[in-house]
Amino acid sequence: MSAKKWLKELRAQGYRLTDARRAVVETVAQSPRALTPSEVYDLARERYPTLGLVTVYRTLEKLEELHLAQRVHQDDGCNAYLAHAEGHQHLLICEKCKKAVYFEGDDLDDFFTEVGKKHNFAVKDHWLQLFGTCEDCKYG
Amino acid sequence: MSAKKWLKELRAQGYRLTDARRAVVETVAQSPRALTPSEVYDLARERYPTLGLVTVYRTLEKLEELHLAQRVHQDDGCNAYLAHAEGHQHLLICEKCKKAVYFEGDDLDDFFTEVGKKHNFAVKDHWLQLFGTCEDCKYG
DNA sequence: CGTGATGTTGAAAATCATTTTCGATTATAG
DNA sequence: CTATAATCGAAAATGATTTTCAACATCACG
Ligand SMILES: [Mn+2]
Ligand SMILES: [Mn+2]
Ligand SMILES: [Zn+2]
Ligand SMILES: [Zn+2]
Repeated sequence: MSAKKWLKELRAQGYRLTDARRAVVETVAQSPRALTPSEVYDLARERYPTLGLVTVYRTLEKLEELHLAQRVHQDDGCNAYLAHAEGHQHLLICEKCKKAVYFEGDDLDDFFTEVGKKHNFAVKDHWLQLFGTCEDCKYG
Repeated sequence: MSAKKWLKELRAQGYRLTDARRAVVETVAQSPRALTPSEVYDLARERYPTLGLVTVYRTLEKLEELHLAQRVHQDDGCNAYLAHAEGHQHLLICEKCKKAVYFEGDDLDDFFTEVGKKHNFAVKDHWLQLFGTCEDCKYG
């Protein structure tokens, strides 16, 4: 339930708080999985029926700029947005229900640097994502 | 220079060998970096000027199905295609010139399984990509 | 080597996601 | 409360990708 924090941050950046924004922010902030603009639109309209799709795009763009949400890349698309993690974390995603969980504690930088050396690359960043099946989707 | 192998494989799957396909296949097979459909179009037209963009899309689709090429995900887009690696490998990509190199030898499955256990996930797959600067782009 | 059945082609039209434009509306500083 | 500038949603514009279709080219078979 970080919606309040997100709204406070938007306000702190000089943005106005409107019902349309609140609907989008609350929808994304409390979703257990990454949502596409169109999914956000459908869900947020349950809270605020006159919301326009354009405002969804505009709000997601701002949330991304402020690092409150991030875009998630998956085999079936790369335009779904998820609440951003604190600090350096990676994603574990259920292939069935798409539930996303962050994890930390990977200590692989030495390995990555070593791989870089072999190919004469200076490694600066990495992406790591795990895919599997969550508890709820274990069967069926 | 795996273009010949790719063409042989296309033929083996019952597809006909045309000049348009050859131009696309050769372009992607010998590129040191992932190419978007539009980039493939521009490059392949140097070999076969009447090539249509539609054929580029159709050929890339087939190369992906046959696992000869794969789509590469990057911050600036996820529709660039690269020659697929043999077996299980991961990518190391130069952020400046986009040169892509495969590496193997990561032995992280135990760690991934452990992460999964903590969150009650059965981990089945993972994505790992490294980003940095290649030798040629070290300065400037 | 023909040759015909069938796969393939590129242009144009259709579709789909995203962005831009714009006049009306609304949040908020003062 | 009021004035002003930000924000809104509808509609139009854009850009990427897919579909349609009639002409064409490949290649199995004779
Ligand atoms: Mn990490
Ligand atoms: Mn691996
Ligand atoms: Zn699940
Ligand atoms: Zn480089």
